[in-house]
Amino acid sequence: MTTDQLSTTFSALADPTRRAILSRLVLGETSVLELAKPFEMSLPAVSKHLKVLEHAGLITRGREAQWRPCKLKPESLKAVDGWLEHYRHFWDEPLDRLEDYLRDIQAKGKKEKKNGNGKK
Amino acid sequence: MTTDQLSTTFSALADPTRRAILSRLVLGETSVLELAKPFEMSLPAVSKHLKVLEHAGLITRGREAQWRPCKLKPESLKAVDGWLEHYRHFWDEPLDRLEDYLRDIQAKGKKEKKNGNGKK
DNA sequence: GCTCTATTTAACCTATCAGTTAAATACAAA
DNA sequence: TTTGTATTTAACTGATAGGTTAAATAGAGC
Repeated sequence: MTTDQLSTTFSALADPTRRAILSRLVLGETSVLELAKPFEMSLPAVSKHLKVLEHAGLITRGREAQWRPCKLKPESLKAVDGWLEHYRHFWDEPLDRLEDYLRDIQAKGKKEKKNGNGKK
Repeated sequence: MTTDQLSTTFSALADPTRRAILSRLVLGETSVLELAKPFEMSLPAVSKHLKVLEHAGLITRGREAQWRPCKLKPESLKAVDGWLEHYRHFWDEPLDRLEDYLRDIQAKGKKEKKNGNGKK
């Protein structure tokens, strides 16, 4: 049942409350109480969301007296960005270049089997 | 309970089977049976995954005799890319420029309240 | 009309998720 | 040591997700 990192990240991002928390954290580190303010839900609910975000590597938590300030941690988002890379061609580039790209990855597939010369 | 589009998309992407299906579709349109081959799960399970992807706007489905070929649809992924945009600063740019950015969005927040001059 | 292939629907099961309230913990301050 | 503030843990609940098998649907080709 070891879920992969990317799944954990996407799953954490799938909740609007959690995304709202992240967007608040863009402005900087802050406390749980502060983060909870905009929401109608109970504090334990927010606390759980933070645990999910932390587990997904999207935030880190400090410790200052009785506060546990939360801070954005970009690594996981960067991984999402990296994953997206494989798909950007579909909206970024004109169609002919997309075709080039497809030819490219097919060629690569064949090369892998041969385990041939490695340019770069 | 109207879940927002972005949540639906992230939630669809949170499953490794579904991401694998998407990555297969980069190579082009194909049938359900073909898509199901690499997986150990039953056909109905794959069919459900496809429904989730379709509902999230990540694929579209055609109709050719008894086949319902699936095809990548980039719009939703593009939306994810757009969402990520707000966070790219955190890994893209040197720290001093990040500070500029933060100063920027805070300034914008104040302007919004004033409803001031609209450059652009 | 049968029969084969492709795909979906139905009914079900189990685990996990997002929320709740009440109680526990951690530290500060008086 | 009591009190107050910040946060988490525990125990519970209802809804949804992801899988299963068996049956239904859709169209092609005889």
